[in-house]
Amino acid sequence: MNKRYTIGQAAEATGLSIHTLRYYEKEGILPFIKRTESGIRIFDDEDIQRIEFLNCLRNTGMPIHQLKEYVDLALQGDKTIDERVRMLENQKEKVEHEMNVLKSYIDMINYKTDLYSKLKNEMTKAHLQ
Amino acid sequence: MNKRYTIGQAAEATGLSIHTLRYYEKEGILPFIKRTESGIRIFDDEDIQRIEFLNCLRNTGMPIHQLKEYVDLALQGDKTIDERVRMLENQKEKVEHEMNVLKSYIDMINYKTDLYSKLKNEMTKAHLQ
DNA sequence: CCTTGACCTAGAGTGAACTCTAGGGTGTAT
DNA sequence: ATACACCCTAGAGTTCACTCTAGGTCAAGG
Repeated sequence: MNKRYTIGQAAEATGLSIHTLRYYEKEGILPFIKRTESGIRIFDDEDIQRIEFLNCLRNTGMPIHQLKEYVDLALQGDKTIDERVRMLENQKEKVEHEMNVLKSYIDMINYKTDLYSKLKNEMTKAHLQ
Repeated sequence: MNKRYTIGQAAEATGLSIHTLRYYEKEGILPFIKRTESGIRIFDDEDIQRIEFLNCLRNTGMPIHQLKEYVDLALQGDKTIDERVRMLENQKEKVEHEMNVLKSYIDMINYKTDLYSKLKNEMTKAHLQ
């Protein structure tokens, strides 16, 4: 039961817009999409999964041209697995680094809100005197 | 010893470009910058710190218009502290949420690299047989 | 004085990633 | 057979956040 989807249903399933799916295909990062004889795109469950993974990479900040690089490697078959793994590990490191940076920003924001609440406290005291 | 800085030195100190500093001022998020009589910008240590904090917010994904909103509140004085704290708490939640999402993406990438290494393993076995 | 490097403004240009439009085809239900 | 929702393409438009350019001003050293 490998379901078929139109582009509208694929958009629904992946959370991307129809426009974005067509754009991604045009950019070459969805080379696996089939068509009917009349030219209408057909997606199956595997396609949806692949799009979801690409979207995951995209959401970690990987730019389109690099997604294309990854997909192009995949199209060349198993001999490129090492290189694909390298890309993924590299992206993972970037995300981990980004998370550490975000953590430090949270600390800065906390520091600031602490300052504010102390300031409020002072103001209240001053008011009561 | 509250040092003075030209825009070039301020750029150096904050890691932003001269262009970006001027752009931020034009957008109204650096209303505290003074000028010499002849119109040249002067930054002091406090300015540098404020810019660094704004840049921290910016790097967490807060858009320019919202930074402006925050700065506009600050210009109105202490009576807006609650609202500013609300903005900061809100941004903090967004960052925390983003970190969780990134964490889940790391899990997805790990899952994929595991698949790849299993696949490699199978291939090696097959080759040895 | 004059050169030189850093500063100024207004406004144009850039790059990334969509997002939309116009004009036209498809397919299914009445 | 016609209405209607959904599909297609090519290409234009949008948004965001810078980034740069042209044409000029300023200030310190020689």
